[in-house]
Amino acid sequence: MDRRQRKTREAIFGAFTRLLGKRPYHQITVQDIIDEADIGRATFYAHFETKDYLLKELCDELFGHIVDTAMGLPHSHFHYDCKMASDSVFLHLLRHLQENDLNILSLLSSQNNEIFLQYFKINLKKLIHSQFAEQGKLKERGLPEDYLVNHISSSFVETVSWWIRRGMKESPEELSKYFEGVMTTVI
Amino acid sequence: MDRRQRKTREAIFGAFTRLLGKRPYHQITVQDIIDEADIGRATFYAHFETKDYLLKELCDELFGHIVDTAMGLPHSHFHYDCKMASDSVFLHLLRHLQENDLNILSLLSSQNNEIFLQYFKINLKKLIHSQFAEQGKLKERGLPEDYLVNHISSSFVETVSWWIRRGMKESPEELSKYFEGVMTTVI
DNA sequence: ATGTTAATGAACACTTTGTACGGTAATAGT
DNA sequence: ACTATTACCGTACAAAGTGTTCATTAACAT
Repeated sequence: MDRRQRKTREAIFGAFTRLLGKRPYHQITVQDIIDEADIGRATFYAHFETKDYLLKELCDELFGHIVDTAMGLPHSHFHYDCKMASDSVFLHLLRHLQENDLNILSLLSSQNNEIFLQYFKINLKKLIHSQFAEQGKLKERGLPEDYLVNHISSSFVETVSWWIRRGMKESPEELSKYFEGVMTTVI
Repeated sequence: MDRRQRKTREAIFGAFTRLLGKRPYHQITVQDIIDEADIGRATFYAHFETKDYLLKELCDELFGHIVDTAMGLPHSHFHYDCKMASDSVFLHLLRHLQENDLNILSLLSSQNNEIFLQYFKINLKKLIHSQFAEQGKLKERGLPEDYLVNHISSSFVETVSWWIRRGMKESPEELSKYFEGVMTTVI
């Protein structure tokens, strides 16, 4: 890929991310991004059709990555003593967020968290499905499988959102316990 | 209140609601609303400062009402045989949605559901808090109270969202069972 | 060295926004 | 019924943003 293209693309992503930290998405104009990235008007439109596509591509990069790192993990199992056999996917994700993905964390803590939590959830569903669906566990209660996958995914995302909203006081381990606390009957 | 004011206010709400059914919120312009409501430009701004305030006032009316009808209900109790003592608040809300609030349902099924689910959740939290907080139940597991209130509220809203997304095939009673199925350890 | 591709900057018509104004008609209070 | 008030209308306005075009310049790959 052409170095020039790569550079402007990164300039746009950078400018966009910086602006997202300052004010809500819907009141960021293409003009703002152009000014902040210091590029020509036509250049922006050569890279992204609209502001929304820019957002989508940014999220695909960010969340695609974090979910991929968890995709290969051994599946979590629920034991009758209420402990996970090994560190759960969830704990893994939380640790990864806190240690590696400060970029994502800042977006999730911004005024635009709702947007990014949505993207997070979408990617999480795939992960949850691959982790739990094949185990018979999910069907035991006579509940539709995709209802449960949806419930687990959104509950986790909500947990992370709650955690960030309150200032991330808890350690990943503590927070993971909270989540298990409300999930044990399901998983 | 002046009849003229009331009429234009309703005209604006009506136009806005109709437009929300057609396309996403963020690509509805004030101009669109003015045209659809067939009112003067200045008139709109005499009533609402911005499009966002219009949205807020609409949601306050809609969700304030539905939550109020549930506010006075007797509190739900969880029994050891996994049944609610009486019809739960949740079942009540679902019935009310299906029977009386078709207006809300159409907004929740629109492309803009995320926005309205947010407002729904905010109002629901107050309700959940008043229903369950005073019972000692919520603190038993060593989990923060507002974490649980948040978890219950968002899970219910997610349940409704899932229900609508899939075409509302289940009856309020069935759906309520689903919800109880993932909630029983918490409530 | 050369042909290709990207970025530039300026210009374009167009839409939206929020505010202002005098004129007109419905309304509420007495 | 009369009057003062208030809301709406229509039009106009400057300001800002949008998406596209085009000729020019510079960086790139081979």
